[in-house]
Formats: sequence, C-alpha cells, structure tokens
Amino acid sequence: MTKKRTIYNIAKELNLAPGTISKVINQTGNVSDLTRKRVLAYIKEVGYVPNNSARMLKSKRTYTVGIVFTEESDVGLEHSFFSSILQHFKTYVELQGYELSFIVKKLGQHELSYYEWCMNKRVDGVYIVVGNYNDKGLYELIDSSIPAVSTDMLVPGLHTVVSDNELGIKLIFDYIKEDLKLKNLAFISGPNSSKAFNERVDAYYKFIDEYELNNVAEVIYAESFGFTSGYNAVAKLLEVSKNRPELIMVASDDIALGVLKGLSDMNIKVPEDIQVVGFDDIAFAKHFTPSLTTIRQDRKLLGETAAKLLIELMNNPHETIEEIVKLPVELVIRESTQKK
Amino acid sequence: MTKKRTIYNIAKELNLAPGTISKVINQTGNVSDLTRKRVLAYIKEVGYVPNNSARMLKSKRTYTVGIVFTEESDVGLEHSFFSSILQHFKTYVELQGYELSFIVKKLGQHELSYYEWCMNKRVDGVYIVVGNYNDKGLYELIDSSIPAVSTDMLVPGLHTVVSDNELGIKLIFDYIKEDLKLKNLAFISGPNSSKAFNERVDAYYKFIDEYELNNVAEVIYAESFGFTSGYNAVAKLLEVSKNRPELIMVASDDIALGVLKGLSDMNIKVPEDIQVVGFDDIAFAKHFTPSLTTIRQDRKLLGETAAKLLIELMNNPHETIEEIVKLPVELVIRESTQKK
DNA sequence: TTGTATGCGTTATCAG
DNA sequence: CTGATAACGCATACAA
Repeated sequence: MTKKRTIYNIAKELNLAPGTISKVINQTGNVSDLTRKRVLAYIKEVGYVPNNSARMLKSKRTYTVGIVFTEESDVGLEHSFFSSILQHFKTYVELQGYELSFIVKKLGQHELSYYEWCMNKRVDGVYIVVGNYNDKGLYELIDSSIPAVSTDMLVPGLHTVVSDNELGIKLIFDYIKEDLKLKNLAFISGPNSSKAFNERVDAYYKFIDEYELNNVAEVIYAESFGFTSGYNAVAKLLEVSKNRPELIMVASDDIALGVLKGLSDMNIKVPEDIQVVGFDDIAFAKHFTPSLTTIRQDRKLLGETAAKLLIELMNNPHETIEEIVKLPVELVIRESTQKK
Repeated sequence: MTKKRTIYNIAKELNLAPGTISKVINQTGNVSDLTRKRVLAYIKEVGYVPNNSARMLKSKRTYTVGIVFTEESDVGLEHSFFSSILQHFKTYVELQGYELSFIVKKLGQHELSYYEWCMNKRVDGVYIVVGNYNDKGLYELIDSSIPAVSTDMLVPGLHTVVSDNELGIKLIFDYIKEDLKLKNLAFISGPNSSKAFNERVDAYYKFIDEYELNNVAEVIYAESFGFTSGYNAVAKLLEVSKNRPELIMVASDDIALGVLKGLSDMNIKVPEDIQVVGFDDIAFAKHFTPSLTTIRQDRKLLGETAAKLLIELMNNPHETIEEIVKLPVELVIRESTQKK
C-alpha cells in the first residue's frame, strides 16, 4: 500500500513548510520560481493529489458540480438522450478538474430540498439535466445564488443551453418547399408540458403561414414521450383530419418511430403515401425501416456548451451572461421522406 | 439563506456537548434515551445534515462508492444497458446513505491510476460498471483490498453479478424443442473479447449436443457490438453455412436487430423463412418489425443485487461471500419466432 | 520569500 | 452517561 501523502510529509521531505506546498498547488501567494519548480516536480513524481475532503472543508470552492435530475419527471440515467448529454458534460468538466455529485432529495436517513443539499455539499454550481416545471423545489434552487445551468428547462433566471427548435422546424419547411414540394402537412407533438415541444409547435404554426402551406388538422399531442404514444397519436390524427396529410412532422424521434409503426400497421406506406420527419436523431432513427428523416440535435455540443457556460458562471458569479444559448441543428435526410 | 448548522451550534442550542450530538448521529457510544430522542427530534426539525467533507476527513468510512467505467472500452453513460443498471444501483445505494463518485484517471491536472484515486478519495467500495480485460490498471484495483463488485467482468477475486447466460440459452433450446420443433440452428455472437458472449457460445454448443440438434455453421463473431455488425454478420453466416438455418440465435439484441434488418434486405422473411432470437430485451426489441423474441435480463435486479452485495462487502470486509452471483433470466416470445 | 498558527466540522478517545 | 480535547489534511492570515 502506497504511503499516504499529505502536504505535511511532502514539506518535510523537501525541507519546506506545509504552507509553501499549499501555495504552489493553489498558485497563490509568493513563492520563488526555484522552489515552485522543485515542489511541482516532486509532487508529480510521487503522484500526490490533495485530499478533497480537507480542501472542501477549508475553502469556499469545492470543485464539485451538483447534478440534478428532477425526480418528479422520472427519467434518469437510462434516458439515452439526457445521459448522452450528461456524459459529454461530465467529460468536459472533469478535464477542467471538477467532480460530479448527484443531488437527490433523500440520502439514507436525510431528506432535504435540492437547494439545501447543494448548500450542504457546497457545490460550486449545479447542472439541471432534466427538470419538471411542477417541482416546486427546483425553483428554490434556481432562484438561489448558486450558479446553475440546464439543457432542458426554460425558466427566467436559469441559464439554459438548447437546440434551436425554430431553426429545426424551418429546415424541414425549407426542405418541403424546395425538394419535396408538398402542400398538406400535419404535426404530432409530445405532451405540452415540455417547453421544447411547445416551441416546435409554435414554429410549425408560424411557418405553415409563412410558407403558405396547408395544415390538415389541429396539432395532436401524444399522451407521453414514447413509441406507443406515437403509435396511438397517428391513428387519432388520421381519424380527425379532413384531408390526409402528405407529410407528418413529429416532435421527437421516439414518438416518430411509433408513428411509422402505426402507419405501417394501417397499411399506409412511408414515404409513398405519407412522409414522416422526426426530431432528435436518436440512434435508432437510422436503423428503423424505413429509416427516419429527422433533425439532429448535437448532444456533444449541448453537453460541452452547458459545461463551458457553467464554469464561466462559477468563475464570475456576478458577470451577466446571455441566459439562453441556442445551438444549431441539422437536417438528416433518410428514407421516410422522398422527392416526388 | 438558512443558517449554517454544525453539531457545534446544535449542541449549544440544546445545552449539550458537540460530541454527544455526534454520538447519537452515529449511534455509537452511550447516550441516554432521553437526550437521544431530544437530539434526533431537534435535528429533524431544523433539517440538519452532517458535513460530509468533515466526516470523510476524520473517519475511515466515507459512505462513498466509486464508479468506474473503464475508459479503455469507450462506453459510458450513454450505453443504455449499463446506464440502466447503474441507475438502479444508484437508487439502491442512495437509499442506504451512500453517494456515488465517478473514478476517472484524469481529473484536471491530476492523473492517477484507478486504485490511487480510490485511495485518494477513500471510497468505501467500488462498482466496476464496465470493464475491459486489457486495462492493466483495473487489476491493480481488483487485487487491492478495496471491496469491489462488477456486473460485467468475470475475474478471479472480483465479485460479480451476472445473468445466468447458460440458463438463457437453455430456455431458448427448450422453446425450440417443445414448441418450435426445429432442427437446424446457427449462432451469431458478439466479439469474443466479452466473457458474457463466450458463455453464451459455450452454452450453445453444449445444448446443440445435448438436445441433438444440428448446427449449420461455425459460430459467427460479429466484429462489434452494434446493429451494423449484426447486419454484416448475418450475410456472412448465410454465405458460409451449408444448409440454411431454420433459426438464428444472436448473442445480443443490438446485434439481433441488425440481423433482422439484414435478412429483410435479403428478402428473407422472419419468421416464415428464418426465425431469430436475441438476448437482453432492450427497449427497442418489442418495437422493431418483426418484434424480437429474446431473453430478458433483469436490469433492475442486476443493479440492486450488485448494490446489496457491495454494501455487504463494505460492512464485512473479511467475510467470504460467494464470488459469482447468477441471476435468472426469462424468455420473451414475440413475432420473430413462430410455431410451425 | 518562507514558516507558523489557526480553524474548517467531524469523530474518537479520554476523563469526569 | 456526558463533556472536553486531539486529530483529520488543507488554506490562509500573519509573523519572521
């Protein structure tokens, strides 16, 4: 077992004072170039890493960022979209020397609010991976002075990095107008509790007008986020729409794949009879039959941008930084659409 | 901002000594029933939670478990199978009062081995979510005295919770024998660097003999873990096999879905011409067309069992506990197989 | 420029 | 049964 290293015994071995070691590590105070080099070299040689607990106990900064997945919406690590963003976020902040710490309301016997946990753990900042607008506890956190970012929630006062939903919808409309040359459209959204879905719906209505195309039915709101809700939604859509749409835009790929399956089960051919476009570009979109034309969200960019933003916020708590960062998206054309 | 609470000011407000507060919190030493009740009540009322850093600094136990994803195999949080198991693991240990801390080789400027990081962070135990047998650094950790569990690696000295692969294959054979009544089989495996895949291959050969069925070709090893490698593997299989198999068993669903797609592109109908069985029961298995008959691994049980095992190991470091825990699996019948 | 002393919030070991 | 007190490893203000 390797010997336990502390600034104390390092100092002794170098004939210096513990405080000096601390100073060079933290790049604070004055220390001669020579000793700095000497200490740095020695530290590297023996692989010394400061004890985080002691550090956290003593100083203001903990180099820890809290991760919150609202427990109200019960999506966690297994959700591929969010966990992918989180993975990229994690990689980035770790490179900058920050650790992740999950914030959960209940840990063993102890139950606190998100905010109280963050104070208790003294995290330098928080990343709200997925939030729920009905979770009161979240607002306490958002309204606090703890630096926070999200890649999901749009709430005044919260810094958020999101894909440009309007741009995504616009790309689809451009494609419809220029290549597909279709007229009659319909839209299937996810639950309207999600701001992202609502933005997509709004953009849809906006561009339907602007491009002078025809919306064959009121927007259908799927009852949930998954495949099955898409399957049901498309049946409902065709039931209520006066004219059959030539193309259905769907607010997310998960739902869109259900739509594809639903159409197939109704013996409606995609793309010959109806064309379909999704949103997200989940892994399976390209493997489905037919493969799904969709708007790709750049998960890596989302995670890294959120990381960068949070680090900036943590370093300059009082600087005013643009609250919403919109990231570009791109259209990925596959088999579910086709030029006539 | 709520006042910062310490055992110190709690003690003062209760006219007790700090040490006494500590004792009731840790259920150690002797303290009268009366004061215990009083302290407990007060603590609950004001929502006091001990400062973890101080705690970790002082005591042997940190109530933290290290999470390692070998960086050599580059699968992280975005891998749905592992992140699902991890989520269940997380939920369970958090309920028991343990926190998660990701162990990565490089954190900011500091680079250490997994083992050294674990020592530095003083984790009480480690959960190796996914390991790579070529990662030398892992063995240092496994061979150390730090309690460790895995749900992936089979290595002497490492406690591992895995699905019963042989049972899974046997369930398929029973189903073939009793219901499907087929004779000619083939097997597509994932890369043979995975012990799980190898176990499934071995079981396949074992039961081919035992049930006196006919293996039409040497096992094909897909070059990777995903959809595409399955797509390629099935083409290769049909090329090399003398007789066309009536049923193809595939070592994982990801690969199996690629197989399904490959067959479809070759105009081979499933299940009419060839039947297919997967392994895992990933979310998409039931949504694909045709939906996939497969062996379901219980991810929740895997995560929770690993959690339980690790907690036991951490509490009784020297107790000898069964090294390999095999969990039952079940057969899920869907459209990709069919009685003749 | 370097060394010393103190405190961060606990736990654990003593006395009382 | 309870109260004082010394670590734990580090950062920092201050003294040298």
